[in-house]
Amino acid sequence: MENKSLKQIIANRHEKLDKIRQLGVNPYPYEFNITHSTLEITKDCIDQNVSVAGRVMSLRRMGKAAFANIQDEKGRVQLYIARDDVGEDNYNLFKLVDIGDFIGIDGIVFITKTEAITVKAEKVTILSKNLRPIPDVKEKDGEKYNSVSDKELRYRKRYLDMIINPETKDNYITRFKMINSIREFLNKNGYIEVETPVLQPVYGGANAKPFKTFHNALDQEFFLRIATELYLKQLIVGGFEKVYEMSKDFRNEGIDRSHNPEFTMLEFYQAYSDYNFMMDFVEEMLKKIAEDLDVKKISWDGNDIDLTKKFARKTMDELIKEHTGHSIDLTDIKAVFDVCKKLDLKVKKTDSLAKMIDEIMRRKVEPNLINPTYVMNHPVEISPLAKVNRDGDTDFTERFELFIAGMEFANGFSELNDPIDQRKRFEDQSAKKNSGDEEAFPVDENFLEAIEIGMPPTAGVGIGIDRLVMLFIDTRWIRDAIIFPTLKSLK
RNA sequence: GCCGACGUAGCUCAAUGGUAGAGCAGGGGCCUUUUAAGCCCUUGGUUGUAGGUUCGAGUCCUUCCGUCGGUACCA
Repeated sequence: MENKSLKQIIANRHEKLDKIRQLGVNPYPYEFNITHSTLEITKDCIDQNVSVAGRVMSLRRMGKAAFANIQDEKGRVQLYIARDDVGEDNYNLFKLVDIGDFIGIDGIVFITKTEAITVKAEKVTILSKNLRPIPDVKEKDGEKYNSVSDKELRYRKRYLDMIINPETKDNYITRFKMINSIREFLNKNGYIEVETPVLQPVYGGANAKPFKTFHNALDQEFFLRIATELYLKQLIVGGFEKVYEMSKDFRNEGIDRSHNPEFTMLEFYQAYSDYNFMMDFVEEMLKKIAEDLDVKKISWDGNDIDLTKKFARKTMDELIKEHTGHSIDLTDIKAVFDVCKKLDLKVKKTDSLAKMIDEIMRRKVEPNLINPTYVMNHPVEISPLAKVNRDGDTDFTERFELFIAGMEFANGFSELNDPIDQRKRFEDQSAKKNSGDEEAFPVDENFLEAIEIGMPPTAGVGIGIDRLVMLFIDTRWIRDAIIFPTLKSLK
């Protein structure tokens, strides 16, 4: 795997490591006292004594003196190391420094002939010896040369990506701030954060293929959760009135630019409220996030999105009429089928009504929902945990999905709390599963028993956190939002 | 899953089917205000893998591995 060229470089670094030790210096010392980060070295610091540390990213040696640039978490600063300033012994030690090493510098800030703010070293300390080369990226006028273009390397070795492309870190800082903002919002509103099992004996709460695993001592199969819904609702049964969980969920499905097998989901449930309340609440939450991140308009994938305006709320039949021009009775399967055909959609006569409606929504409506839009009132068949409409239309549910820039960001509903109806819905799911629908979920008797004990009227929402990050960092790739995305192992 | 593209030195890239190259990094020199530092010299390759076609394969064909893009699934 490692060929001669790389071996040669590594062997050379090991030799230098030995030489450092022979000089009586520990190449991996325990601490270094820093007075300034690289970005804190400014004109105001001129003539001041400072101590800075970071990874050596470039070296320009000129015999008895050298310039170097070190990089820390926030940025870079230039160093000037001259033999006559640091002394012969320290300069000999500095000769053993490579690009990639961590070093610490005690020195004085000055400005070079070319007006670059620079730390003139009085002492160089090796903080960690690099034994494996990092790609050497040159930069001029903000343009990078020899930058790593191999995406595989960037994903497999994210640390290299972060070293070479420090702006990569910004995505994860935004992610951190966003999650903080969400927690703040929910906590402020009286929510309790809980943790429910990742290992579940029966999976449910979403339609997805699960990962299976096995507990040896219990001699029992478990599933990695595909959702937290059924546990969180049990907590509402138990007496909590506002709960949330920020969870890693796992779905054993295809990987593409907006799907990763493990992903982060926020689910929250509030007793005594319905989906209308939750639409307001989610809207308020997103506006707060945008405010906390200081974002007013989002330019995402070429679309300008205005988060400050009121989110649109439209039922499926309204949206279908608006985007296809066809006004149809969504309970009339023949009418829906005919419209599908007129729209050139791939549907079969044997498909279910829900599938046909979904096909229209997915192909003709959702891609056009650029500014935030709540899609409401989904067919009951594809909403097994949602209450049917209160106006008596039992084919459709009090459910909403939030679309922004053609992508789904949230899914919520007035939670079904009628135990008898809920059992029937589970049985429908189970029947589908038995007839080959791999994404249908099985009957969860424990959950049904809890619902029989009684759950108050409740509304709940799930929000895909990774996708929300994608929105705020302006990327179409979930791999930019997940720091270590799932990749196939090399054999 | 399907379709397509790609895989050459540590990194970025060359090479009509005809001797595998360059820049940077690495090594040896010179060089005390450079910044893609510069100048001289220099090491480094089973061209992802295994086969095949051919006098001759980085290049053409097939297998496998991996990545990317699209598509399907993921309401």
